[in-house]
Amino acid sequence: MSIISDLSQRFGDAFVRIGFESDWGMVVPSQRPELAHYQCNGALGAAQRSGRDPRELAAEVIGAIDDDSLFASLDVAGPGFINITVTDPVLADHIQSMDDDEQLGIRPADPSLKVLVDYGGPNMSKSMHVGHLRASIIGESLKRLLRLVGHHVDGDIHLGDWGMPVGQLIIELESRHPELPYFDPDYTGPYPTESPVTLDGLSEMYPVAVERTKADPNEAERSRQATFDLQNGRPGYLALWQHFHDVSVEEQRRDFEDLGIEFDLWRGESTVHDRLAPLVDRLTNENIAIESDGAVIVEVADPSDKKEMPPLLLTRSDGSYLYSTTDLATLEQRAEDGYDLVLYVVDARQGLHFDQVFRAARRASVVADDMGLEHIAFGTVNGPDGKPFKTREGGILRLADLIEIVTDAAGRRLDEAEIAREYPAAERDEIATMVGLGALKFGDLSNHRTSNYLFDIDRFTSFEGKTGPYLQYGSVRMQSILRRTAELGLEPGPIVPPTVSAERDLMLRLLRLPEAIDRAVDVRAPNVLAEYAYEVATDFNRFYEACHILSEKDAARQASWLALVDLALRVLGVLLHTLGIEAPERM
RNA sequence: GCCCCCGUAGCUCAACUGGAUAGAGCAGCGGACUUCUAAUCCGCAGGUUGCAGGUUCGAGUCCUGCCGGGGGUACCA
Repeated sequence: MSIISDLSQRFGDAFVRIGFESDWGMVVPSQRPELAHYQCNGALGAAQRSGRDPRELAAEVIGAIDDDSLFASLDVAGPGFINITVTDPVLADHIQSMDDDEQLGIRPADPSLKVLVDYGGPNMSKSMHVGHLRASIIGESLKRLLRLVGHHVDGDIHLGDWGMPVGQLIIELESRHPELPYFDPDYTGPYPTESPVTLDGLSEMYPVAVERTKADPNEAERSRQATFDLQNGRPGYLALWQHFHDVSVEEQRRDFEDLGIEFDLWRGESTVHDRLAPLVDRLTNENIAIESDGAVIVEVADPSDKKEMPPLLLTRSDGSYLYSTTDLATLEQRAEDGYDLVLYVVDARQGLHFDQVFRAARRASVVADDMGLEHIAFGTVNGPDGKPFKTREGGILRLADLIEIVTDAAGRRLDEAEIAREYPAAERDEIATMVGLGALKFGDLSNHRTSNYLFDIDRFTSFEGKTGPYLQYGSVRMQSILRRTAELGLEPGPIVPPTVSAERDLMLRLLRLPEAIDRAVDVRAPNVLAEYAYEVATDFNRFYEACHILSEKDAARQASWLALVDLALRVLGVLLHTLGIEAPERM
């Protein structure tokens, strides 16, 4: 049991002994570390509820604690806080148990759920850019976090590959190469096996196509028609779709691989295309879906709604499907696949859409009542002008280019570091990649996911202060000590009570791991882990400066310190892995 | 118009769901490498948490109203 839950239980028991509910006993880390290790604020609330004097009540709680040998001090402070300082041996005991535990005291989820994380979601035919970074990095981290606590989790990329953009691309290609067989309705022969266009070609075509449909209603109509024809199985369009799909996925696989992001499922909107018509038919037959202005909709408004709640659109008036349709059908599949919980890691701007889809899914019994559906919204990545990030030339920064920029910067930093001069070239490249990506990922994950943040290339290419490389450097230092001491035949030993404040602070920090994980899971926010990982690294660096292990004369203390370093490395390792950041052996 | 999110140090961001004296990093100034990697550490300075009310023993956090920014608002995703 973690020290905080142990203390909470003891204080809860004390509250019960004097006639209050145990919930008041909740203990949290002290907000004033110079005064105490932990604090319990329950006396304030309990006093208010019962009309008692809070300080008096706090004193009574302290009196009701059954084993005060654990504490170096228990004081009432301020309006009625209980300040808790545990003894150094107690601290050492807890660190020892944590060290002995394979799981580092991390509490397994109960019950363990079958979870699907839907993230990434690049549209077909677009190179990935910085906008895709957030969804990918946050989603990957949440997937790993939920796995860490024992859920069964699948990551699904959910490609955007069945909507209007495909129709727009088809029309754009037709206007450029009308002679291609894909556009000839009478063509019956086999279609070419080679794609008529590369991904770069598609990437160039897409914005042009969007512009044209915006400017000209006739073009928009053509695109809609093409979308409809594709969705209704026109052979030439299907063949084209396959080409677009293949060239897109090929590059996207590479991009995600470079980022260290792995999907268990490479599904997309198109995966459920066979479900669309039956689903719409069923809902129509059940009068859940109705016709309105030629379109088929599901009303999802509720009388208690404060805001206006537009209906969910299942088909356009021409009968073609939208992403609301594929999302609903995808949910149907996910329900059949037995998922208990689905997390959608998608831009906050789609909040209304998910609200509608979730409501429609409940109304139509597409999902069971107890199946969890959550939109894990995240904010926009903005440029200095407060608008979604663009390069100086006004273009989109391709993800591959961004990775190259940060990796090169890390390589240059490596050149400056004396120690790294002798590293083999291959290792230097590997380190540069880890460091560059570490900076990129930490820079993103340390922001709360819902806030819009300013994309600053300088921030991702400077590796000092609160950055990914700071964490990696901490890990490198830990590994280095363990390596050096192992060469000298020194080994980690039992934890002895701390004597220096830097050592004690590190212990206190490490003991917070279970609560940091719990909270990150509760609020589904990796920045909680990022913040905690930074604090672990900081406390370690202070310990490192204050406690010189190699020159320590007391062998028991030295062995204890080594165990502490080893534990810190395990903790940091779990955190880095959960954040999706790799740490090199040296840097 | 209506709805949602945001406004915290010069800049970029946190703040453990209402707790004590609002914290980090960067930038600035001053220190620390003959000792385990200085991508580090220590110190100084920096604040009316957009404004005005309200609830509370206690508000950056909750409620109301303003101001400012962003987003959404059925046939885009």
